Amino acid sequence: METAAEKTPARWESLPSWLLAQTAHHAQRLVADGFSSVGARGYHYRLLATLEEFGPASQAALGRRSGIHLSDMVAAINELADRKLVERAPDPSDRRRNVISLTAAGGRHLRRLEKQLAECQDDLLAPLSPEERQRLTELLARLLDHHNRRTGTPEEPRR
Amino acid sequence: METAAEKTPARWESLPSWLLAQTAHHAQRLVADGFSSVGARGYHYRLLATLEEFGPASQAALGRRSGIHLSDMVAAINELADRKLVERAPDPSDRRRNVISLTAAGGRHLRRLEKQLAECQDDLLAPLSPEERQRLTELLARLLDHHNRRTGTPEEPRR
DNA sequence: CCGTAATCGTTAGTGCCACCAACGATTCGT
DNA sequence: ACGAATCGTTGGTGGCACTAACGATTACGG
Repeated sequence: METAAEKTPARWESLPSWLLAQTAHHAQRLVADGFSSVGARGYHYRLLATLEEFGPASQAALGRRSGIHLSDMVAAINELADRKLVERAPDPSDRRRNVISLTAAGGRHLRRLEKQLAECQDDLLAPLSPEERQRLTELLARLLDHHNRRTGTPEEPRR
Repeated sequence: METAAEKTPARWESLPSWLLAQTAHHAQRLVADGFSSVGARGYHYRLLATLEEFGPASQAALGRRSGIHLSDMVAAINELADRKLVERAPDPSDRRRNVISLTAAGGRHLRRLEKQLAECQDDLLAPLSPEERQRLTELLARLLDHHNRRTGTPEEPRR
C-alpha cells in the first residue's frame, strides 16, 4: 500500500539549483547516449570542433581551448588517434610538443557528431516553443557569464 | 603572445545542453560550498528535510523519498547519526528495518541548512530580475517534468 | 653561456556522484 | 511451509574534473 504512496513529496524540487542539476543530468544523458550511438564521447566532439576551428595545435593548447584538463588529454587523444580521426606528430620546432591535427575522417566524423548533437538539443527542448527555447538559452547564458566572471573563467585559468 | 589569445573561442558554448551543464556545475559548487561551511553535504539536507516532512521511516523508504540510492544510505545515515542529528533504532515490528528519526538537534541543523540554501539560490540567480528568475524556474520545471515522464521518474522506479 | 624557471606530455591518484551486484537476515504471500 | 520479495550492508564500477609528481625540453635573465 505504501509502495505507491511514496511519490515525490519534497520541497526542494522547485529550487533553481535542484532544477538545474536535474535538467542538466537529463541533458547529459541525452547527449551522451546520442554520441555513444556513433561511438563517441562528448569531449571527442569538443576536441574535433576545436581542431577544425583553430587548426593543428599542441595538446596543451588544444586542452585549454576545449576546456579539457591536460591530464585527461593523453587518453582522449589516444582514443581519437586510434580511430585515425586525429593525427599526433612531434613538433619539429619544439620537441616538447606533439602537434595534433584533424584528419579527413575526423572532419567527417565531426559532421556526424554535429548532426547528432542538434537532434539531442531538440529532444532536450522538446516541450518548449521556439520563443521559450530562445528565452531559456538567453537566461542560462547570462547566468553562466555572470558566474564565469566571478570565479575566473575556465578558459583563462590565471594570468 | 598566444597565451592571452586563447580566449574561449568555440561554437558549442551556446548549446542548451552545454549551458545547462555549466550553470548546473556552478550551482552545485555554490550549494556544496554553502553547505560545507556548516559542515554538511547536499544529501544531508535532503535526508533531514524528508524526515521532517514525513516523519520517521526505514532507510529504504527514506532513500526512495529523498532520491538517494539504497547503497549510499548507510554511510549518509552514519554521518548524521554520528553527529546526533538523526537516530537509528531497530524497528520492533519488522526486524529487517531500522527506523530513522529526526532529533531536536537535527531539526535545528535543518533550519540552518535551509537558510544557507536560500542564500545560495540568491547568489545563483543574482544577475536575474525577479520576473526572470520566475521564468527560468518555470521553464526548467517544465523541461524536468517532461523528461521525468519520458524516462520513468526517479522516485517511482518500476512498479 | 649557463643555471633557473617554465612548459609539455604523461602517469597515477583523489573526490564526488550515482549506480549495480551480491549477500545474510528477515518477512510476506499463498 | 516454502519461494519470492524486502531490508541493510559491503564492495565495486564508471564518469567527470581535478591535484601531484616527474622526466624531458625549451626559454630567459644575468
